[in-house]
Amino acid sequence: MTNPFINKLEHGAKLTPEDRAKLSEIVSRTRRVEARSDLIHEGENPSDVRLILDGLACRYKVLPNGARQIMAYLIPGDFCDLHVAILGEMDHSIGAITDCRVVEIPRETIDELLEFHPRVARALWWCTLVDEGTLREWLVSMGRRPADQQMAHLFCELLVRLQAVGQATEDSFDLPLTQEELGDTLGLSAVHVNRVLQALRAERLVSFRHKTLKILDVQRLKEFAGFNPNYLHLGRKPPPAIQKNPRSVPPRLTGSTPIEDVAS
Amino acid sequence: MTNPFINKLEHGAKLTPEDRAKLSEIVSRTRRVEARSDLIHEGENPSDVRLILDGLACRYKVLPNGARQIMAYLIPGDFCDLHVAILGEMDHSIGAITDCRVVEIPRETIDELLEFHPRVARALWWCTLVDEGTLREWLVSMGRRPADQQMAHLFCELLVRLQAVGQATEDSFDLPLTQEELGDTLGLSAVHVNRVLQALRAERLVSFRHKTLKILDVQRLKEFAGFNPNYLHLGRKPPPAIQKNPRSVPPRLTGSTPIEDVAS
DNA sequence: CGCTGCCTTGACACGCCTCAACGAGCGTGG
DNA sequence: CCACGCTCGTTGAGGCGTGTCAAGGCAGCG
Repeated sequence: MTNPFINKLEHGAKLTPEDRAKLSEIVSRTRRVEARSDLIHEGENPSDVRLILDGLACRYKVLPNGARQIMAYLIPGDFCDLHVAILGEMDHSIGAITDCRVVEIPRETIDELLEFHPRVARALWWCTLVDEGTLREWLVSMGRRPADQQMAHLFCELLVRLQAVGQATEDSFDLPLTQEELGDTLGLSAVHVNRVLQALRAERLVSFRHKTLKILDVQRLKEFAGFNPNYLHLGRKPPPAIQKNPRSVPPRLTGSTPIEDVAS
Repeated sequence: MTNPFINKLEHGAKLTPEDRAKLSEIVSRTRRVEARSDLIHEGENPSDVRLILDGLACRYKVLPNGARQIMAYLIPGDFCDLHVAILGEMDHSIGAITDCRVVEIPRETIDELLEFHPRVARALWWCTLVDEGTLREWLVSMGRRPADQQMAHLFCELLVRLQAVGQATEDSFDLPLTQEELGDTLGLSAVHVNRVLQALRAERLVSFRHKTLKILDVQRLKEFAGFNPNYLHLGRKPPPAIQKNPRSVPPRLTGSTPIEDVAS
């Protein structure tokens, strides 16, 4: 059985059988983490690096005034804190949203990989570069996309990422977030999240009930969000879809007709 | 004479003399780039990796509707596109803001470094991790800090980063940006940037004339912005400054008394 | 059964945007 | 040398997107 982690690394570099052997040996030591607990806290300097095997977690920071900003979602195969192996101290916290199964990898193991398994080192680096690309796209979303498109963009991204690890169907996935958490992700208040969500429903773009997000028209949602998955560097993308005519601004949603959210 | 680049890498890992020799050999081939031209464009897959030796550049993306978001400023010692060595295609563009002097490093050289100079590889990785930390902090700023604090935070960050490469005095530095570019950085309109800037001036926190930013009270600006430089991972930071009492919200600026911006 | 956490709704305030006009500085060409 | 045009900064008026506060509904659960 293949492991989401090794699977993911294969994206980043060509691994040899011995690389793979080394990796599956590493992944054997797992631990459970409870929902709503912190995996790591800002300022810590843990001796192990952690990796999500199962569950959902997020990176976040809390400001002096109590405001929280979520900066990334971590899904199976994602590293929590590769940073600490290189940087030392954590500059943000990581919280488990659901119960998680994680692997703990001693720092020395990482050092060993860096020194003696250059292809694995390359793959690890690849992981952090993809994270960085995602962060850039989130920054674009926050800075220059209105709330509805920003939320749509997030949904598109999660769909693609979760599909890549077999955790989403063609058009739906579990999204165990509260509206408040969504707000802390998008830089919005929970109240406004609620209203934007209703607008997306009214447009029959998505339905979100019982922590399940169903995208009613994937193509249309992607167009609405201006979603281009290139930043996820998943490879084998469809033709670059160059659109010569500078597409006009997508119509804003107007929250006109309230729609009941019936999940089929 | 030491080079800003090698200087910076020394932060990230302990280098041997031969590492350093290899690096200074690499840095010998430089090129000039004109202000306002693109160093690299989204979608390209250049054969060289570029590194800023002198000047100011920025990462940015342009949305279909023409909006631009600047996602990072690149100062001497920063890599433009280490990405492409690992990821292949650029997922964003890089533009020169001033005239720049850059080094071009063939991809194969990077590959060679990764394979045979693990300490350098580590240092390179360190660079991208610091970039990532910066990106996270920008995301926090956009999502959860009001415009005035966000701008103050950017100024604090630039001060510290530029000081680290000897391009800033104790309290001022060149900032060759227009207000529109500042707006594209902060996710604001140029008009609003103008007003926020006036508010910061009225509070006697900064002065910004002739492309020179002078911080009138560094300590107060840092407090106002809630600036904690830990995410830059520059090391040798002052005592962690743990503030036990959950500091109350800093007063918002009210743009009351207009102030003439006299740079001394 | 009554809590409690989460979603929903309305009213109102405010931050920020857009549009529009004008002014200051500066390089260029007549 | 001056007139012109350009870019950039500044200001005002009005509107929209989003936040805050507050109240109520609904479902899950002990």
